[in-house]
Amino acid sequence: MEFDSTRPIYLQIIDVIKKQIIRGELKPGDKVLSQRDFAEKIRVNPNTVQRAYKEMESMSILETIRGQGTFICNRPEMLKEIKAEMANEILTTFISDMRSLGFETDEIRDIVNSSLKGE
Amino acid sequence: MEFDSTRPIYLQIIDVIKKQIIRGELKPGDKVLSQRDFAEKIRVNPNTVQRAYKEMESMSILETIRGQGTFICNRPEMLKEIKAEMANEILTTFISDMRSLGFETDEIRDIVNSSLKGE
Amino acid sequence: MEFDSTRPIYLQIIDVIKKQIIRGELKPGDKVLSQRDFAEKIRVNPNTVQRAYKEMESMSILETIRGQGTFICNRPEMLKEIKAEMANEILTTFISDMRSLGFETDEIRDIVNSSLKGE
Amino acid sequence: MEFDSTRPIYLQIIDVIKKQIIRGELKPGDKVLSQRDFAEKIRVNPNTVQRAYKEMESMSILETIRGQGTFICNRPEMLKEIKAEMANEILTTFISDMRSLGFETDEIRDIVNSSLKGE
DNA sequence: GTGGTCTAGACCACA
DNA sequence: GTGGTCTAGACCACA
Repeated sequence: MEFDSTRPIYLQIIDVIKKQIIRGELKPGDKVLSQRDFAEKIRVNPNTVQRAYKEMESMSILETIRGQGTFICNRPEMLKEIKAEMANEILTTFISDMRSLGFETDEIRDIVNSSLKGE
Repeated sequence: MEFDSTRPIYLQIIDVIKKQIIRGELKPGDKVLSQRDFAEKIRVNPNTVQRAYKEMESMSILETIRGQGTFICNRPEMLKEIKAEMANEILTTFISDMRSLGFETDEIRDIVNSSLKGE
Repeated sequence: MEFDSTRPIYLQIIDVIKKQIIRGELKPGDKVLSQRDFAEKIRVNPNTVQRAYKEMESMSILETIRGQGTFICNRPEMLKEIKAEMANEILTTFISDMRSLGFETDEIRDIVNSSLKGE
Repeated sequence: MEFDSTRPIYLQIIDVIKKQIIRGELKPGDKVLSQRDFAEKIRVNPNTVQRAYKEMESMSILETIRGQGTFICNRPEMLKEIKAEMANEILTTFISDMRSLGFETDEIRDIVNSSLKGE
């Protein structure tokens, strides 16, 4: 796996897993790779994977059973929450990028609306 | 300078210069650093800078006068063009990111509009 | 500082700081030692201190300002919350210790009440 | 076996044996491990075991018969005594911990009573 | 100087 | 085999 050097790896790992959940490649209850195996697969230190897993535990996306492994939480609202969260991040980035080019709120709205009209 | 390892550096250099033009840090007619000096400053290979400069020449953003150096073009519409171009890139990224999360055109529009409403 | 080898050091660091807050030795707004300085003082690795600090950030006990340091949060309810938390831990330990000796709920209550009567 | 580095090991050994008696894992009249064997099993110096055994002899919990070994005393009140002793230790620790948090006698009583009410 | 991220790797607890 | 804790130490970002 290739990482963007401008963002912490553990945050990128979180995004990867979130996306897999959204796409249904990982389902509630599924076991994820062990810290060691995942670390080996993506060529990072196990501590970095652990950090990502811990962070996701605190978001109630993953849950860990000691000695057994780490699993996708089984909460019905989870998928919706993750989508909303990620959408919000993407939106925030978009708006701040546009503003940094000097666009005002109305202009941003118009650009988006006219761009989506034809589709 | 820090580069995102997932995109070619010359494209990132182009973006940096475009942004400086938009922000007025570089004005039409200004001389830019020589390829050699710029390369040294941002610690990249001079060939990489050359590629970025060439690309921008073909976009009529830079022009090189032999024996004198490289300058920001003095075209009245340039700034507007650059803004539109960059806005388009940002918008395209935004829409494709949202679609990859499973959002439909209507949903994207609604999310943007409601997010910009309060501001 | 001396640590009890049966509990993770970072948890013991958390307890130490909580107690200092309860005793008023650390007041809301106070700067705590830097990760490095504290680590050196108590002879542990800076990462271990960082872990304790992070954990306390997530409890809203500490807050970190990058490049400046780490500070005790300035929340009016904080002291009360910490006391309640620690009291609860102590109480839980007490009750489970008593139960492991074979005491029933009523017996525990009686023992406590009669012990506190004379004081 | 794991020891808490903040308390003398011989006291911790005493606690372990007392608990085994309370739980019925060791019965009056049972032979306990020889000092040498016990020391080897829990990886401590034989002198440490000796000190624990001596202490328990003086409490009439163990008795040593020369040439035969060391045995759990066969006194009917022993189990009760041990439970009372240990309960007292636990209680004392609890009350002093609560006081060090700033709780008054009445508060401690209330906290315990209300905590045990629901159970 | 301060915190943030990451690696390499040791050793432990739980099952 | 799995996660949990910890050390030693590198290098970076922010101020």
